[in-house]
Amino acid sequence: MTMKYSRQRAAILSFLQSRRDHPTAELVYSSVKEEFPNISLGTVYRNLNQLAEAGIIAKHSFGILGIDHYDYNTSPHYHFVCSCCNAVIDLPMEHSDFSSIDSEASKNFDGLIQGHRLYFCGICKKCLDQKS
Amino acid sequence: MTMKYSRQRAAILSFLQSRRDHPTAELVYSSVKEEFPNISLGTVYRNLNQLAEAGIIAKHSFGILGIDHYDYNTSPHYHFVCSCCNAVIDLPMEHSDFSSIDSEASKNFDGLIQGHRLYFCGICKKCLDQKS
DNA sequence: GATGATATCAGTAATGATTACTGTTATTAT
DNA sequence: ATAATAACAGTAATCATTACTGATATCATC
Repeated sequence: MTMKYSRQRAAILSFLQSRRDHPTAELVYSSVKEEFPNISLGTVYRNLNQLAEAGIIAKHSFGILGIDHYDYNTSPHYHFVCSCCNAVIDLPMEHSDFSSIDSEASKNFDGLIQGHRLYFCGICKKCLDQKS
Repeated sequence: MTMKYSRQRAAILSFLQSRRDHPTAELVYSSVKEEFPNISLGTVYRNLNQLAEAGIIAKHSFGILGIDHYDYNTSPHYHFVCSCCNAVIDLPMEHSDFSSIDSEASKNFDGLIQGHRLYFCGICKKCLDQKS
């Protein structure tokens, strides 16, 4: 199915592009709602999934959070999830550092390992500062 | 709150103990139902969470699967998720192989990294064999 | 520019996993 | 035996997400 332009989708993408955090559908919704007061939450979900399917954005599902997060940055990179405020933060890191993980895991496994999901947990700087 | 014995919880734990895969609450339910025909799904969830909270079992939430899986084996180990049949399989591996991951990630991050979640994706042996 | 095909929309209902509530039953300490 | 209360079965509610429906917007063709 060819993708037809829509102002709503453009606004959703533009919002995502403007953020360096990883908004949830709900957050995208409440922001785009300012420009399109009667946009539907379903429209947001549909477009986010469509954009993710097309490889324009990335959809991240972290097990510890029950909610999906969306990312304009599709280049492979790792994330950190704060167990205090639930923020999802980019973790700058040489990707090659972990490139050996898959082959390492393959050693003791007789299926086909195609990749891995990895993210880090802890307390972000913001929350650390607030505690002191 | 002190834990009071219950036959239902014992059956749930015993079932989990007998399995080397990582059953979902639904699977635990349908199995324990044979011994307790009118056990409630809510009872299964409540007990699984209770046991996990007490550290007797482990609860795993994989992002790509929307469903929680429960594991009698609480010792730290990694998992493989088959993208074909969704099976969750143990991945035997020297844990120490990846012990450096957290400190590696800390190098470029100014929050406190307490741990990580890592699992592997691909196609299990069973599904590979069926394809040929 | 008008026309027609259809992707997209807003609104709403449905889904699926999980949790919370309620009055009854089972366990356990005294 | 009794009394306190954890746990139960059953059911309703929650939460994120997806599916459905008739109306609207986009876009290629005339």
